[in-house]
Amino acid sequence: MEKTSEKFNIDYQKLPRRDLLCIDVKSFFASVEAVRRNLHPMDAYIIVISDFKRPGAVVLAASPKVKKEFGITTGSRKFQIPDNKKIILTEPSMGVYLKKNLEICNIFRRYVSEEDLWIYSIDEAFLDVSSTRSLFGTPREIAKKIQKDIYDELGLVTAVGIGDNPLLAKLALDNEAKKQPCQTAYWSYENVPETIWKIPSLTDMWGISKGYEKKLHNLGIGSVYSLAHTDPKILKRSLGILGLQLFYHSWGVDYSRLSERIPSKNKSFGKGQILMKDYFSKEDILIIIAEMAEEIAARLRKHNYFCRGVSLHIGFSKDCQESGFRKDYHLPNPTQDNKEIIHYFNYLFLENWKKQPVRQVYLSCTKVAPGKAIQTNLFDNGINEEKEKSIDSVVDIIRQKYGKAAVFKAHSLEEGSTFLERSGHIGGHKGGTE
DNA sequence: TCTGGGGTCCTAGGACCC
DNA sequence: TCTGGGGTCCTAGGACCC
Repeated sequence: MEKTSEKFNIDYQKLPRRDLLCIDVKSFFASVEAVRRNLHPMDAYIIVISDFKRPGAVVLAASPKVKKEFGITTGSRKFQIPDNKKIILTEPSMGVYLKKNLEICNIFRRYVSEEDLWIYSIDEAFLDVSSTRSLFGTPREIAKKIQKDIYDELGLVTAVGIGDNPLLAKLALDNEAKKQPCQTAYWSYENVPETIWKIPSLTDMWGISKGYEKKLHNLGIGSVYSLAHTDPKILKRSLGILGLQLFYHSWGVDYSRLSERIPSKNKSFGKGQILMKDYFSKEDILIIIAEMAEEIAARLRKHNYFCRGVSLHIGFSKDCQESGFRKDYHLPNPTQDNKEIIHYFNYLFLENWKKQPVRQVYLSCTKVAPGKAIQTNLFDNGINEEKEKSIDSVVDIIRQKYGKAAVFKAHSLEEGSTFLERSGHIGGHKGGTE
């Protein structure tokens, strides 16, 4: 087996070698719904759909049986779901899923310390078990124990990818573990030619989707094997450092270490929605923007964060030739204030909107960071500002306690408003009840 | 039958400063 | 009089992930 490429020497002996687990819950949302109904997640026919009312609603999760027998997967549309009595269709209960996620993470914490745990998403996590090996056994044994704990205590089935680094663990999970009866797989540096290089399609590789697949095709690269045997200089020249990274990934190289994770430098809090109909009136759109801006501002205050930028993304109706616009604005001072944040979003909208019909609205508060320094406006006596702040925080407290619909501004009762409909949402999806 | 929602990261190009 | 390189910050656009 070759261990090096001609141009870039890859010496696996010199690379960090750790024991990584990448764990995901099989069809997480659908499985939680199965357990709630006293069904086995692997036997149930459940589809979690974002919204009953919209034909274009997306499938957020589908039980393995539904995937296999009906070909419905995450991302399918509601109108594609066959009319079959076996299938249970449900809207999401994000609150319940978040609670389950917490319980699962607490099981992980029995096996690793906080710095060796990386919660990647609501249903996926990385664990570096290198240092707990002596306590709990080999990575495979630890994987088995965790799978058993989660199944015994929560009734959920998990798949585990094991690897010498996070990338290998993730690739093992996605490309092999999920298909194995035992729901585990181990990918090491040594078996790269039989594992990574045998990945059937470029888009099965983490980090490659339609865009890069096309760019790689243009370079005459059609497989992961071929990617690994391309001169990295060519990749660097045409795809930048991401091209170089793809090359390294195709050899299973990943230097990242969980305990040395660096927090993202450019954190953002955003909110977006696709509207039920096209919006034409300035006033209606401004109401939508104000409602969403307030929700983001409330999140900032809840975490005691301030933002230093705002970004507004408007998507136009499909009847419109233009697709939309995105405009960013760097704020003179960090803020978490409702009025101020709404003001900047309004400004961006009014400056750039030329009466096109609007279908999508996405707002993001960018350059978010914790902060205590409150910049007082020189021309303000400070009293009004304090008053505004106290009203904002009272509203926040009431909403946290009684739900977002408990308090809302009068404009939310106007026809174009979507606030009440979305008030029960958590993480953009329906919150559900227990 | 039309559009989930919430994030992160990279790059090119322009402005500005030294 | 002509020509300059480096650094930083910002926006817009594009790509990816779950």
